[in-house]
Amino acid sequence: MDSKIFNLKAKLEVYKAMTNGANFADCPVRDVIQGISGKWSSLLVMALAEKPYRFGELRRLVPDISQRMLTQTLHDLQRDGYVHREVFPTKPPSVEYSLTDLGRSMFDPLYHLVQWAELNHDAVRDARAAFNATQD
Amino acid sequence: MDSKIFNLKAKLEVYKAMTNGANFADCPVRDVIQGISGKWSSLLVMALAEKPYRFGELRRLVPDISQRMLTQTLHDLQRDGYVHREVFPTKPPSVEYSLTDLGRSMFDPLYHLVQWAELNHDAVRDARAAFNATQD
DNA sequence: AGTGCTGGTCTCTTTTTGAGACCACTCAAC
DNA sequence: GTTGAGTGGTCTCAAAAAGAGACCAGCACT
Repeated sequence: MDSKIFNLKAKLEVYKAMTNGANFADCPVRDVIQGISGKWSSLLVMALAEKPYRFGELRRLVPDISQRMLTQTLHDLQRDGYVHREVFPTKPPSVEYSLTDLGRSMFDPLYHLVQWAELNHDAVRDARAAFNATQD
Repeated sequence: MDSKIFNLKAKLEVYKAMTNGANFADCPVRDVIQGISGKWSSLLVMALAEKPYRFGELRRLVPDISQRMLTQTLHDLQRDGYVHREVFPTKPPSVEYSLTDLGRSMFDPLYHLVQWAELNHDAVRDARAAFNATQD
């Protein structure tokens, strides 16, 4: 099967799903995308894809997240079924966060996007520099 | 080549790129990801992937975006090199927005994520319902 | 002269985020 | 026994971002 034709067909399907027939409102895809497009969500999913982490470990791993946002983002990821939260009754109780099957299945496309970002951050940096130059 | 092994290898590469050697700070990948993970960015890129649109068309296409955020998001997308802005000197001057090559190349991984969202929004909805049930 | 369409900007309010203090608990060192 | 650090958070307040809506110049049509 020709990949280009496949892509065009698939694009149309997804586009229809997004537009929900002529408008973008009330679209479940938007709902899901917005849930994972938060400032810290993708970062935490990427981290937890490597291995489960405890709360404090994540805080040290992502030093510029506030404790408040770490709590809240993990809570949201748990609510949407991406992350599993397990409390271990150790002497100081420890809490471990890990990806669920759903979270792992999302890691795959997310990883493609991250890979793209890795390949293209130079182009983006150049575009920004060029754009800023025109603004002077 | 075994796809699983390839994925694991690639994961490690990207993980190293993201962690920048043991910490997530000062990471260009984060910079790029955050630029496209805004509330409206992915939506506009998806729309413009179909065909170029004018400002007013985008506003009608995405009815719940404020004019202010539409202006600003398009401006940011243009600054980062994803979107081209062209002014046509018609009687009321019209402005057309279209994807650049960089924007089109980003559409591909973004599209995978949207496709995943389309396939899994039921699971997310169920997870939310189940989670909310435990909170009662 | 009034109305509408173009692509915006400006101001104000509400929401989201960030910074940092605080908390109860436990363990280990002093 | 008392201090200090580590556990996973919550609470409060300030700053930043986003949403709502008025406003604007220019032109066309009526």
